[in-house]
Amino acid sequence: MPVLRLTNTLTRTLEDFRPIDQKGKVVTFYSCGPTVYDDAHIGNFRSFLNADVLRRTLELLGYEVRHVMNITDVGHMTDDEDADGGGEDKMAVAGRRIAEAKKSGKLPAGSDIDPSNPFVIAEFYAARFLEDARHLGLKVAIEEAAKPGSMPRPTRYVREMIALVERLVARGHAYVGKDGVVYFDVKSYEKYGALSGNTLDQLREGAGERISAEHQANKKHPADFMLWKPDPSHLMKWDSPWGAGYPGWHLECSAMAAALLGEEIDLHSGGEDNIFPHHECEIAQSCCASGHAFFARYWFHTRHLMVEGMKMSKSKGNFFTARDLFAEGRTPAALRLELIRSHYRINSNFTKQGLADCQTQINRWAKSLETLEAAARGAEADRSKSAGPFERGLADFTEALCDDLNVARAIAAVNVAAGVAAGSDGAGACPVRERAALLSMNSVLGVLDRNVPLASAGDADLAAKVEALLVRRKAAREAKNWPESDKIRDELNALQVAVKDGPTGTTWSKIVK
RNA sequence: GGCCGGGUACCCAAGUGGCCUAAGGGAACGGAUUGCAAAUCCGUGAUUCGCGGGUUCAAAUCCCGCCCCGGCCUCCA
Repeated sequence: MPVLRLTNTLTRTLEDFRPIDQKGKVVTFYSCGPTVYDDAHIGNFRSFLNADVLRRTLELLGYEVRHVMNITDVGHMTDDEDADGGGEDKMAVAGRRIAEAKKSGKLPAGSDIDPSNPFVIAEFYAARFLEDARHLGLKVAIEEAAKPGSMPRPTRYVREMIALVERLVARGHAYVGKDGVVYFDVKSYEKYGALSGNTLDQLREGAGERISAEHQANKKHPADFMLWKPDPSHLMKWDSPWGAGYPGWHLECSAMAAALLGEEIDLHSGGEDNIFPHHECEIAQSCCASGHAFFARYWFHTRHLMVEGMKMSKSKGNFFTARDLFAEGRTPAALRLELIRSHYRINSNFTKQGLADCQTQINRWAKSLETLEAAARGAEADRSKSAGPFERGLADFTEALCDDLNVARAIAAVNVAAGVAAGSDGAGACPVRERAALLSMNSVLGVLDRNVPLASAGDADLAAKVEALLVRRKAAREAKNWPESDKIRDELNALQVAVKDGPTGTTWSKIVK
């Protein structure tokens, strides 16, 4: 089995991946998932899908991956001026947005949700997230249907979080500030800053300027972060030894990872913005509570996604959710490939053009698979034949992924194999083995099984209209009435429908711009 | 200001000292196919790697300087 080499944020070096498991079989993997106060956008999904590619690569290599991804249903704060726990709760903001949508009739049919109940809002967006994630082939979300524990909600782990805070207080790593808030004492953990490269001195002078002076006065050190905030007026609150309130936002991952995977895990992933403070704080909490030297052995961070060469933002009009693109008729496969095809440690540039490129590519692979399926039907694997293009390509494919998840090179291996297979050199290989090799490649890329646009409202109407026009066009063509046939084709094009005349008849598809 | 990642053809994107006169895909162009198209298939495509120096027998790859883009420095994937 080839060894996977990964860049570990913790050491900033390329390392051989070796799991903690003595037998070298089981891998424990925790991924930071979405906060469900709105629909996830494609930047969120790049991070989640890269984690998925890592998980699938581990599985290709024969590991058994225990993967957990949280769905954060605690709102936390929105106010930049008071990021230590003040400001308005994001769930409250989402509630207002939903109330607006309700009033203006923009809420999807059949959804009748109470905008004043944060738990209901969170479940509403969580369900939408799971739907998008499953379309995109996020394995942990697909698995969640049978194993609900794999995508835990922090609101169901408040007891564990409180226990963690109690342990930190007991061990002298946390204290109650003058304001009654429980803070983590960063000076009590000498390795604080190891992940992000920050030092406590630099943080003291930090240019973030988001923390008010009076707030700082309650803490021993400016970098001390909140573990529990008593606040009986808060939208989401729970009883605790420090009064009714809510947990600090770093706490949930430490508590749930320990509860579901163990106090020391192999892998932890997230977007690059999570490195500091989120993951830095998780490490401090987890290690101080457990006494272990490590929380996660390897830290995997995906860089941010740009859109059409710019930072994605709502005001620039280049902000997309997965649902936006599905509604345009884009296939989940194309979106998935566009989001995973460039290296996870560089900013990738999402473009509509790129999405179309990916679609073309996937269609060619689908054709290869179709050809192999036809040839393999009813056949047995023939060991006497030498390896065909896909079997040979699988070695390159795997090696590319082992090289710090070089997906671009892995994709090239599929293309090269598909090209050889289509030519005369591909003849003579065993189709059963070839098909198996291509499916192994797809077990990581995850595109061939989701290469169809999602059905949308109005599809049935359109289909009926198109079929009627095609019947007329067929008659015109049989009569060699080319002007009439072309006129009907123009009408179809006007309906955003492309016509394909093949040897076995005419097919059509929606045009995606 | 501190720390970190990046700039390769029209676009996306591999390559980190000789196998690079730079992988793979898309667009474009030429051909096959087609009533004409679309789709598909075949072919063509950077003597050059942000800019300027340097090291070396040899540099896209190493060193120095500069320009540009992006991230973090208590919302964020």
